[in-house]
Amino acid sequence: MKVRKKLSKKNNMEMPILKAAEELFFEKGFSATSTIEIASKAGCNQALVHYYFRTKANLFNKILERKIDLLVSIFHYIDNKELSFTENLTKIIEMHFDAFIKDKKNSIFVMNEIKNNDNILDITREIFQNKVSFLLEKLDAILQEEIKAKRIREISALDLVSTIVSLNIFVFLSYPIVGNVLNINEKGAELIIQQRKKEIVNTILYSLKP
Amino acid sequence: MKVRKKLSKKNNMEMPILKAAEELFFEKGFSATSTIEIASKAGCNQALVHYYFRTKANLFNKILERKIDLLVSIFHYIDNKELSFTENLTKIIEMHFDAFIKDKKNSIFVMNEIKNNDNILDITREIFQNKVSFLLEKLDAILQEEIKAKRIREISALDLVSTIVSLNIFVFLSYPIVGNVLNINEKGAELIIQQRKKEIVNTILYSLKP
DNA sequence: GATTTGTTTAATAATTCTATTAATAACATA
DNA sequence: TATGTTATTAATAGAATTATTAAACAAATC
Repeated sequence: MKVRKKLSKKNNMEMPILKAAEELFFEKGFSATSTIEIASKAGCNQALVHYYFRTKANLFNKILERKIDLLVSIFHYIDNKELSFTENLTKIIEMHFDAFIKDKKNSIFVMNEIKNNDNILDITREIFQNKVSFLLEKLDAILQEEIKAKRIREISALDLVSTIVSLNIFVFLSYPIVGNVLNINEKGAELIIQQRKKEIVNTILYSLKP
Repeated sequence: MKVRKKLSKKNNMEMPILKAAEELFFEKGFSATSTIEIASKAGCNQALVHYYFRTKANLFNKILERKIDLLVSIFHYIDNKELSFTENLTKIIEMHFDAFIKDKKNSIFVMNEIKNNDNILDITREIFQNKVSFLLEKLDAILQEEIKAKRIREISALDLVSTIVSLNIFVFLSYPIVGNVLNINEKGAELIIQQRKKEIVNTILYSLKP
């Protein structure tokens, strides 16, 4: 006989579905993931996915929104007054890098479906207008100070953020390839990733020297 | 009555199908693209796609192989003896950047389906073993010379290549977002891209200073 | 304990997708 | 021009996918 999980307003299948969907979307992308797979991974009936999120696209958007939000929020550590600019920057680069480690595939996920889903551009536009523009202004002010004091070369906040995101995201974009090509084990991969993290910090700090 | 295109061994639908598939895969990824769409874009019957390539995955692999090959080949300009290392490096960065401009979406395409398609890892492994390892050795030798002469800081070929690819690829990964968010026209986008190209060259050259 | 509300499942309609097959049209060549 | 080969299409089988509905079930509330 079937064992049915306890259910209540707070202990239902909504979160398991969200989590299963997140993992599957990360691994395979939006189109390649079916709602029946999501349900099966979450441990529920396929109809339930639609009960909670109505459509697959809806579910995807919910997940995407939270992910982008998380990545953006990291950059706000830039104005910790207790540390120097270089120290803050180093921390942000490393935190951002580590966020990608945490779920190695979300970089693919985020970039993957940009062209696919009409709603994504709306979501990102909203997030950028609400949060990124504010962040860039803050960072620009800090950079201007540093530039004036001749501690770094002339550079815009957008360029600096682009560089950080570029370097970090690519590590995990290329992760499946690199791991496969170099034919290394878990430990070896971990080592390479940590070395790359150091090199990315180096690259960025060096590139800012006046 | 229907006009039927001329057909011969050299003038058949194979290339149009390949081209249509390439564009659609770039735009929407593997799973989201159907063979009927490919056929419709190429201007032929859907069965013909299968006639030439048997399966959709086959078709995808053909395209992917050629793309990766193209991107890898650019790096071989590194040992042009008529120019300095810095000049060669600048050229490579710019050529690599421009290759992404040429079809703005292939970055998404290449990264997109890595986890999806079992054959991709085999393809990439082959390319890397055949071509990339050779290239990295060549570059490493050149870098060692430069390091010894104290013209650049200590850095590995893999790190340098990773940095170049990271910075360039991300411009086009984020292209749809940035274009949308900043709400700019074609000309404005072109300007931003060219500025970013300069900044990427700057970033890399600065980051190599001893 | 009866009733209402919220959660889950089974069944299935409707659509779409890949791949196959059989038939036809165009071309090459003997 | 007859004949074989290559290219192309129409039709469709078979599988998978999204979404909907009706009913069963559990928990909360009265």
